[in-house]
Amino acid sequence: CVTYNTLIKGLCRTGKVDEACQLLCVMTESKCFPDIISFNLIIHGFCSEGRFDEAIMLVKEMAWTGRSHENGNDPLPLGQSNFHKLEQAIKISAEMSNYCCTPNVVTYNTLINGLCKSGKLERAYELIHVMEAAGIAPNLVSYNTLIAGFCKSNRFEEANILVTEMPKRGCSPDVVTYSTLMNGFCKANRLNDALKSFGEMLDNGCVPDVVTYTILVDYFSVIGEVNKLYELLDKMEEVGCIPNHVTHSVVVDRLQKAGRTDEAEKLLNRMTKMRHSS
RNA sequence: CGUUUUCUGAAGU
Repeated sequence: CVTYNTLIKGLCRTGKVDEACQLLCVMTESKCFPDIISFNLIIHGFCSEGRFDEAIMLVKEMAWTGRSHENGNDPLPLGQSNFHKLEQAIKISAEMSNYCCTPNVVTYNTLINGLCKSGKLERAYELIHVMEAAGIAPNLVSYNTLIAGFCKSNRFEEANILVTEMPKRGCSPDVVTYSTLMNGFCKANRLNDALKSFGEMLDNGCVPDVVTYTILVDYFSVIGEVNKLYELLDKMEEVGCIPNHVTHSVVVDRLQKAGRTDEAEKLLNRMTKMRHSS
């Protein structure tokens, strides 16, 4: 089954979701039944091709099949989607693998992420309520995904509302949450707000990581504050945070665009020293 | 350049 799922992942990643769907049927035929991971991969595939209606339809069918199996209801009537074969695969795997193909939190998070990435924030947000109604509690990833979506659209008010609401739902903001906000603010040229988020991150006991620092490195590279860059690198060294290939790439790209390749070179030397002394 | 079967944050693409 792992082998099949690896194949499905490969097909989805290369834009061959339809072939991946066929593989589900092959699986059922060979008595190796698709599991929740198989379906989540397919949903991810649909989303990355922008085929949200099909992704959502698939989730609905999964949910329905799971429920109908528990309650003895009739299956969803056929003929209202292109999924006849898929439906068969779903039903069989629902019967054979202990309902493990009913949508789980990852399923919904995958959908939310797909919708956010294409700017359909309202639909993504609705899914929070949909999943709750289905008895599945949104988790940290659900909230972080939505917050990233709102930040990308410069809708910081709504992002902040989520940040204050999520603890009430049992999800404390983590380093990803705060880094997401910081990135949004930095890209919108709002350094003060970014630093405020940074402070909140520390206050709440989160430890900044290489992504967090790279976001700041990016900002100061764009505005060409080389002194600040050295300060940041000092700080990173102090806390044992090693710049990675993205940090390097950011510095080179930004300073090169500003025509300061000499500075970029010096900074790169500084960063490679950090890698070697660790 | 992908050792890890599915979801979230940084550059490029």
